[in-house]
Amino acid sequence: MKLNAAQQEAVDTLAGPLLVLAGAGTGKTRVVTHRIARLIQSGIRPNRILAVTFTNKAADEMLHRASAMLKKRRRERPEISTFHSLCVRILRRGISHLGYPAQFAICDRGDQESIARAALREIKAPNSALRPGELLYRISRWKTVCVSPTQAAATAATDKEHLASAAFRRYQAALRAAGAVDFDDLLLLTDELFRRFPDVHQDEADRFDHLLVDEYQDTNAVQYRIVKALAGGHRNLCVVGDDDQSIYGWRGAEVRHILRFKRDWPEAKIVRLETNYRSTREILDWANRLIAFNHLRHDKALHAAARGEPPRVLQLQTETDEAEAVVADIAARIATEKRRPRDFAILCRTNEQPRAFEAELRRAEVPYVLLGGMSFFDRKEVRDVLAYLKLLANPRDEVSLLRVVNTPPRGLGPALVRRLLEAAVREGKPLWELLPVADRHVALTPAARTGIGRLRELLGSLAHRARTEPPARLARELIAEVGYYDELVRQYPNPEEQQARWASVEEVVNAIGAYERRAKKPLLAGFLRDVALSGTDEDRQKESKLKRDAVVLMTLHAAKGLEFPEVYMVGMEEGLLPHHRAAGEGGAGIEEERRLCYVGVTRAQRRLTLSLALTRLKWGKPRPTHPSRFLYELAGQADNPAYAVAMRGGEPKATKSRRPGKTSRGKRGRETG
DNA sequence: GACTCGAGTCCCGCC
DNA sequence: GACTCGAGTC
Repeated sequence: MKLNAAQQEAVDTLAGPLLVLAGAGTGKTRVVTHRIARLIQSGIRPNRILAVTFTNKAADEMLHRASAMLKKRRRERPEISTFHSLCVRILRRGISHLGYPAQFAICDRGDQESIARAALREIKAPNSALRPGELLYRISRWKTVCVSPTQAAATAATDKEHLASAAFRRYQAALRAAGAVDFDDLLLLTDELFRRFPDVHQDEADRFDHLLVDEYQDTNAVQYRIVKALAGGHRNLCVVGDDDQSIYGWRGAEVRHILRFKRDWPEAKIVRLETNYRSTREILDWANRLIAFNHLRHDKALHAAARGEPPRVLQLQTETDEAEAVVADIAARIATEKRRPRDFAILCRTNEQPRAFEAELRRAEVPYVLLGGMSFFDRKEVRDVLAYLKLLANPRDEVSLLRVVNTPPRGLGPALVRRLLEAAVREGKPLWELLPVADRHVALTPAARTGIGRLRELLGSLAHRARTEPPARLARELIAEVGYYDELVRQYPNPEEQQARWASVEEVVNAIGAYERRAKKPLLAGFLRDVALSGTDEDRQKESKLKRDAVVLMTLHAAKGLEFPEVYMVGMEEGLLPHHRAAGEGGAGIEEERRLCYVGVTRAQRRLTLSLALTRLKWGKPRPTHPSRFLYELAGQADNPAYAVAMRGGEPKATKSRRPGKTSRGKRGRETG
């Protein structure tokens, strides 16, 4: 298929700043890949092109498509990576300027939580005053706008902010002490490196002549600065995005970067892609109507060619009924309309919603894949094993040490560990260095003394080998020496659970094996960094399992960038979409939820079904729900009195009449247009 | 120090 | 309903 005029223009504008405003389904990916190919055809060397995306999924996809277009085998390739991998590459060379070890570790979400918890304990914050999750959220917000702990403390107004800023200081100190960085630091430190060391900056900026940024509406303040720093010289910057699909405000993304592109790059050309090749006109009508309720946006509307049937709304009694109805619907279509399971996606707002659908899909024997959610790396046993491995790579990693120091039990209970930690703080030494002389600081029981001795001996000898030997064998030895299998048996009486958990442990070893086969010089540290950034091959294969013939179950956030012939958006209720937490953030929060809804609707190619349950289990009890305000906006029923009720979050509860499409209360619900 | 039990809370989305 | 936390017991 030929490119349309707007797409062609975006592909052909090779020099200077370019903003491609690409609505949903307008062929953005095609434009990006054609553009990369065109640059190379025009004589630009591939390795002078840098393309940055936000997710591994997007990077993999772009790389795949670009190499398919460049049929001739070439030695050189464009660099296509996520912001985070790009920063890791830059930091690996320059981070020592900032006082971090060149072999810095990257903390994942679990590590962050442990550090946050420890920081809160250190400042003796009452437990209820500030939870680790909220602290991390605040820290991340500060970091994305480059606020230091000192600045945070200076501007803190409420008690909570004071607590949080104090904990932020500890948190950052703990990271630094362990020679580790979190995800926000990757970006922040790169920015700092560029600012403080102009030669490092220049060196990096000189590597490329063309920079392409995908999903530009999702850039946060730091990413924005990195982009500017990299493209400021050659000014060949192409950014692609859609302000209506900005759904990452909660992690610092600022729509205004895309809205103000022309101000930053005055000579910029703007190309709008508004012809939608994905969805039917009926689906787009709903999408356009919905998004028009937002104020902060480039005014635009998508045009479609194809005709289809109007979207449907299914209303069920409970969330179990909802799952049953949706799965029955899918199963029927597969059976009678010759659809493939892979044609269907079920999109949810939260990670908890898929449970009911999983159970139902299994029962109906419909193949499915669950994307996102509880990752392999969130499992306790996986975290334990990884903590041991991290400790091998970096004995200063206190988070990991604390995690495994008494797993399996070695007579080092919480009280003893606390005293050891206090001693370490007094001495200004990492805990690891204190262990050999622990006796001098605290009274150890004989069991604790042997425990410490064995742990040190084991880790000490393996850590030495970890610097030169391939890691899979080391990991196997470590797990055996620690007696982790026995520990699983001890902890979980149920043999099935033991086996399941042991399988996860073996999975970690397999992942290391896969890494060994892939890496040029496989070392433990390299494996750990890979894992922190992008998960294992298993994880990535799960992405490619999108191609497997299975119904896809995932969150709306995870669905961005994908498309499916048939989409089911479930849980269309006030409190869920829009989420009740968003309502507290004022108008901007609701507008982001509306964009999220828009993203969901525009994933559908041929058929869209929205569903809701009249009651939903919350905190163990079924509670009445109210239809999402977005249903009324989508269906053009904003004059419905029930809409005003929805806008107030469903109050008063007594108003149970007039739901969109006025359905009967039949268990199977009823289709409406 | 390890385990059990009851009270209290309610972590949205992710690289 | 699921989970964490703290108090109480062996």
